[in-house]
Amino acid sequence: MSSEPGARRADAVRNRGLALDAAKQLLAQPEAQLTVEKIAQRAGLGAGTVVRAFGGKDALLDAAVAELLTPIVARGRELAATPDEAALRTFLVELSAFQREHYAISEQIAGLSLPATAALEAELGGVLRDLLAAGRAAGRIRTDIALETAVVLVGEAAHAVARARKGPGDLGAAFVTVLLDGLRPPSGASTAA
Amino acid sequence: MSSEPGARRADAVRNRGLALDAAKQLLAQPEAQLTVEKIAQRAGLGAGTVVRAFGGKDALLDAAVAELLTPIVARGRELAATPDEAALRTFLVELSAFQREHYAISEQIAGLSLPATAALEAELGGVLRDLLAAGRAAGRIRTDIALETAVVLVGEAAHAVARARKGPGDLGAAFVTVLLDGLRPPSGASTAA
DNA sequence: TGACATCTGGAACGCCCCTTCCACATAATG
DNA sequence: CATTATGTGGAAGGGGCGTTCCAGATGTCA
Repeated sequence: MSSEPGARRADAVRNRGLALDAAKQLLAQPEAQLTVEKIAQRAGLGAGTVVRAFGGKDALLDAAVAELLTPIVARGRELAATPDEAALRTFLVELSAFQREHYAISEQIAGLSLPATAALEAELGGVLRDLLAAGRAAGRIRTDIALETAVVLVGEAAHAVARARKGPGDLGAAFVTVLLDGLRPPSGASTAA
Repeated sequence: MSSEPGARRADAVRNRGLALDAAKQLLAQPEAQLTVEKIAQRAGLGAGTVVRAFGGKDALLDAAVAELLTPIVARGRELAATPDEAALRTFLVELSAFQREHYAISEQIAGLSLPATAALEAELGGVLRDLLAAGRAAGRIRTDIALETAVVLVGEAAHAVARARKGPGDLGAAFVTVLLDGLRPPSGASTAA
């Protein structure tokens, strides 16, 4: 196409995609250890190729996690756009399902600095904030807990569901139920129990 | 004392204690990396001595975590013995405070097989089960969520508080409040939000 | 098709960390 | 105090893993 010497070769682009897909697949398997070697093996590439395509393992993880996170964040934005009564519940159900599916993510990225992932997580926080704020405005969410606190609380709860993947199968549903009931405006003595 | 050749030397016993204390201290510092070298350094011992005293790093961690867990479990048993109205709340507050204090534990023991720790965690589950069962019997805890599910839910929630140690300071209190309100028997349409 | 920049595989390298080993030190005993 | 089993420090061993390197392969374009 372009004769300029800076152009990327087609196979390099393709291999980058293969590595990304392999990493995404492994992120859905909590047992698999996420080494460069394993990713390369699954992608049918050499280890050097995988690393070079991204400039390092961290950058590869960042790209893979970001791609996994993108649809959930988009879905959240969609729900937050028209925050009807069930929007928050729907999003929490889908978010905890996603977390459970891709549990390995949080284990693997712990302690790493992944810019794209961090940006999407911030955006996810924004979605939760919008949903909670809408619920507050409609009188469906208690206001005696700071909005920011509630955002973190809900986010961590979704994570907690994923963490206990060996737990009962209805844990996710129970968590959402308890969380939403607990987030409703208290009637009478709220913190008595 | 005893002339039998199997007796342990006094300095060996003392050094074992030093290593244990050092490990426990490091478990309270989330930033510190928990290597044998660091533990030995903090204990004023050689790396070999630390490992030999326990037979391996895992066994050392097991012993250290078990010692940290013991008081909380004991406290839980005490509260569960006379489960009055505030027992569950009190225990959750103390448990989440402990988790926050010793957050590094769950990161460090992930994927390891620690017998003593596992036994204490099981016992902690038993304490939560007792407290929740007492609450159910008294009509203070909803019964439309399986007891076992609720146990895991509460346990994971306590962990979630610890995980977000960068979060708002009132996160722990908010979590306990929301959790307990959400666990109360639903009045009217419970899962409507 | 020829010429060249780019890419690839996988070996080699360096780093980290747990474990083992051993010459030396120290507690225990009579 | 002499003797001996036990313990100690820290260097060496060994495995895992990310990264780098390079000779050979391959895509690209005239």
